[in-house]
Amino acid sequence: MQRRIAHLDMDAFFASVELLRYPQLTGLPVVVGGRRGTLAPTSGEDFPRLRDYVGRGVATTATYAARALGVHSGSGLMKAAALAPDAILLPANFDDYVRYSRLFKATVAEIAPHIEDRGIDEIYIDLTERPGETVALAQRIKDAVRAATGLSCSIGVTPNKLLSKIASDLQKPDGLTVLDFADIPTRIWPLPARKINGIGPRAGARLEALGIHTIGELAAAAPEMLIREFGQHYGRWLNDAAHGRDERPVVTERETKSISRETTFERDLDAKADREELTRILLSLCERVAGDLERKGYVGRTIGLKLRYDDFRTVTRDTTLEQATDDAQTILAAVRACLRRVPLDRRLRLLGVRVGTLTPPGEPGARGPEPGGNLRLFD
DNA sequence: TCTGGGGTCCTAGGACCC
DNA sequence: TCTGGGGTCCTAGGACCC
Repeated sequence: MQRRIAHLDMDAFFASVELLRYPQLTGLPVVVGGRRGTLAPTSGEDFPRLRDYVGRGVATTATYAARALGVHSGSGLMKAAALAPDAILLPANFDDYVRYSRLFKATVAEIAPHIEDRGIDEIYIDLTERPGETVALAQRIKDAVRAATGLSCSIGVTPNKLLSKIASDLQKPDGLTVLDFADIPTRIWPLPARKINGIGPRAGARLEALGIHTIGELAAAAPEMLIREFGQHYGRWLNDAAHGRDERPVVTERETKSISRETTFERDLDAKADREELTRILLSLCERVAGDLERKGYVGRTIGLKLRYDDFRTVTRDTTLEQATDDAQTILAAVRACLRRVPLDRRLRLLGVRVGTLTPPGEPGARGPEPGGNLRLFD
């Protein structure tokens, strides 16, 4: 039985939600991002511009007009301002995005409930068991999402997740792309290898260095060579991916593995001179992680510290406790122990606290979620 | 004008046990 | 006493994704 898997991706999600609030910005270059200090517009016409931004923030999302100027999600804002000084900069409103995320997922679930969550703005949908014509069904989903949220999305439908993820990106925004295995040579092989989900900056650069630029060139590469260069596991996967082979199922339920909080400072801090400030930050991170654990009903045994130096090198230390906890002071004590094992001879730009080896809510050792806490995907 | 914050998975070495 | 192999847990780092 041939599978039919859809990948649905909301178009420029955060920016599109902001445009619902400020429809007068439609069509303009708009960037969502920045950090504390990124000001919300004071009125309906006076919007902050990218050129006025100072700080370490990055773009979380950019409208298509902003992307046309070279600003993409992940772009440093100071750098982006050089490309698009007049672009409008809006602060992120995460609560809104979570609301719209729940809304579009619940809307899709009413039509096709076999859904895998892939973050705030993406899902896979298994349509294999769905009677009826695939294109009509996908169009119905797009229409329903627009009716419920006012937002557009792009959908790819193919025999597997790997191909659908690529397909949903082919006709953005507001696209609907249906492919079969027979379309791979014409539609997939001409694309850059980096379009494959799982080939990142690192592997992409190594492939370039080997003279492999497109997915087709990757498909034509000898599997033995890929295994030699990238190892047994990843080499074999590269070969399979380039030929569009992917048997991964759509996973509807998944257990959280870790919960963390981290923060990049406004300016780099010195372990000695800024000791008090660093202590305050560390305590606050522990309290926020503890709050997240409590709200979700988890307790965890592995406590981790993350630290980034001014030269961007990152180190981590962790320690595993006898007894799982969600207590801020217990977490702080463990993080302090980790801190003693790390050299503090450079200025710091980031601290992070992580709790792993979680005991799920409902199991012995874990408390139930707080009343009012949101555990479920759709509620 | 460098590079946010929340995650997952993989690798690899050492400890420890059978 | 020596050798070897397998399994699990712990820790550190890194690639990748949204």
